[in-house]
Amino acid sequence: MRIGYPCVSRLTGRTTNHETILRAATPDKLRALTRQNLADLREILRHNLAHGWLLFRIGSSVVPFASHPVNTLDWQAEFRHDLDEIGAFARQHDMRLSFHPGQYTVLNSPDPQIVRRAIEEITYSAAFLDALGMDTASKIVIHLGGTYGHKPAALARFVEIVQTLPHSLRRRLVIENDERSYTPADALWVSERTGLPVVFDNLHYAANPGPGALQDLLERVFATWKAEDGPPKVHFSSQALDGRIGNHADYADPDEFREWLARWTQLGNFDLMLEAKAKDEALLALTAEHPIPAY
DNA sequence: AATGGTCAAGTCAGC
DNA sequence: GCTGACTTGACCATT
Repeated sequence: MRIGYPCVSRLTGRTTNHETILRAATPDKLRALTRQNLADLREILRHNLAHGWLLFRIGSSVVPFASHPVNTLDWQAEFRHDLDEIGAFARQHDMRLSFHPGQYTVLNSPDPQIVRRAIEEITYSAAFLDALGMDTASKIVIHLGGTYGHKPAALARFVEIVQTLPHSLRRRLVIENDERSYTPADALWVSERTGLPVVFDNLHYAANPGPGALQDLLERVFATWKAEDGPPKVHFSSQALDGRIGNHADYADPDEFREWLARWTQLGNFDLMLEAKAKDEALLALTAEHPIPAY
């Protein structure tokens, strides 16, 4: 079992999300930010290795505005040396990397321009993982998008669009249940028709469980991961007690963690992304106080 | 240096 | 139809 956290290391003060705003985005600024992000990514991976954390989500801004016309850099060529080095390091230590584009990346929108921009964002994310030389266990996690008042049609549209994507993108994509629209059962429905693996998120499940018995859903979710996809991935987080439903707590609740860990471990090997606001501080607290058997 | 406002993009609820 | 929430940090402008 590999374990990790997203984008920002609080312990080292490093982040892969240095960015700028559009009107300040010059080639020089974009170049400098990319350089900084890659330097931080390199150091974060070293720091992670020292802790035995082999899973990491790269921030979508690692190359700021990469999928926007304002960014005209040939970043793959310009940073080839850094990308090679980071990729070699990650592969040498059997790390698994990922991207998780945000709420604006919507593949099933009825608006073709929105779909086009979503595909561009996914294309860039895949190109970055390709540039690192990562195999297809390194994934791009997306949600299923909007419902537009009619979920069946919106889900069908998602399937249709995925089927038009080139293999180079499809092989990287995985889908995740969300906290208000699409349940694990919906994601499984899409998976059956597209072959995309499903990431199970416990907090989203709590907010939006949908139909199906948990045990059966988990078995079916884990079965969506084929050999070339790597072990199943899950997202774990606890509810922020002072926040709205679905907000991530600063730290993981250890009892809840043990409960889910037992459930998942029963089903076989898997990798776990801890989505806590305290990032690697939360991971350190969790693993220090509650040693994980298979970890 | 500190502080408060702003930020590519989409969807949805509430008015 | 329009506005703000969502979530989040990091940057940017102003002081």
